[in-house]
Amino acid sequence: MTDRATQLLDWYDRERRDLPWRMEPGQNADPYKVWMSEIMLQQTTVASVKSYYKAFLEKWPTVQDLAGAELDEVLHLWQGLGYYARARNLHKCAVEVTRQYNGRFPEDEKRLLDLPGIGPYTAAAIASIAFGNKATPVDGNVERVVSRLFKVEEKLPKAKKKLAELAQTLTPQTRAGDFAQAMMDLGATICTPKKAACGLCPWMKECEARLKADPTDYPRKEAKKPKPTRTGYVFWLTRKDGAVLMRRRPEKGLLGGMMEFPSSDWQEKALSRQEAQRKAPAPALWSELEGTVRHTFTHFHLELKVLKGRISGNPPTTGVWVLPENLQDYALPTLMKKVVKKIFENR
DNA sequence: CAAGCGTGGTC
DNA sequence: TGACCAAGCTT
Repeated sequence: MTDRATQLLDWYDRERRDLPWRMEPGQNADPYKVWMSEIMLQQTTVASVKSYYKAFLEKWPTVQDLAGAELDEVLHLWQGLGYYARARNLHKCAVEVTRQYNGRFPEDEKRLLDLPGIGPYTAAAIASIAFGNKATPVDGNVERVVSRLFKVEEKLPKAKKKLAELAQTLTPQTRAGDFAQAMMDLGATICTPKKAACGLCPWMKECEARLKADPTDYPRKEAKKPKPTRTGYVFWLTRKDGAVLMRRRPEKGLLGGMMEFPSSDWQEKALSRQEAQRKAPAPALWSELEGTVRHTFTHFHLELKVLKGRISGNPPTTGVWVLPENLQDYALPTLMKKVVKKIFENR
């Protein structure tokens, strides 16, 4: 075992955080729980994940339970966590593990990689954390820690391969799972993007970036493209009994499979209200609510104006009529919750 | 392989 | 207050 790995594992044994999906030392990890937490933690903070993790484990304690659920139930419980393709793949993966592997996750990275929603990081995380195999999951934390430890000048994302190779050289033959979690804990609590707590770092004395530069200047990154702003109109259409019209978004793409209120296209070139109303789900006397619903996605900003109307004539054939008090029964993305909030503010 | 894909917290 | 960032995957 390298000196560095020993230093980090010693630190981890002292400072290890107690997380819901983390087993006590010496206990066997449950691959289902490791998998569930790793999927949820993709691009998502520990603080956000905790309550979702508990809710999912309580509702579906085993992978077979999850495989038996309806996709809509899964999307519903996932609402607000974002990146909804994860929820769709989570369900698909549970079905595959149940059918192809008799409910037991495969142990090796290669077969884990074949499962939906499991990429190089997650395959290595499950292999090491759940099964104790020597594997090196490389996430944003590991990239940051390694880029500082070795003061890597090459910029991300180009540097990914080099950083992964350096991380592998650090991984010890035994306790690879603990080592992986230690690396991520270090990145999450000490070797943070801004204001790193170097004084508390087990690698303080050998960190090249600390010795020769400012660690927070690493990893180097390519400049990001600016986010455009798209705009559109969203329609809050009610009928006599107060029910509002909703529809399900297509399976693929943005907010796939989630429920929404009908809207015009969202585009960078602003639509006039006149043009937008032609895209309404039904003819109605529309009144525009004051203000704007703002939301930022990964690659664009969105500003929606809300048009409120009451059905006159024949109702649209597509869509679902939902009483506002029953909105909680449906999988609403945060954007659509903001629309609901705007409506209730204006009543 | 670059782009698409959410959301909430932080500074 | 707006940009940055978080235990990435898919196409």
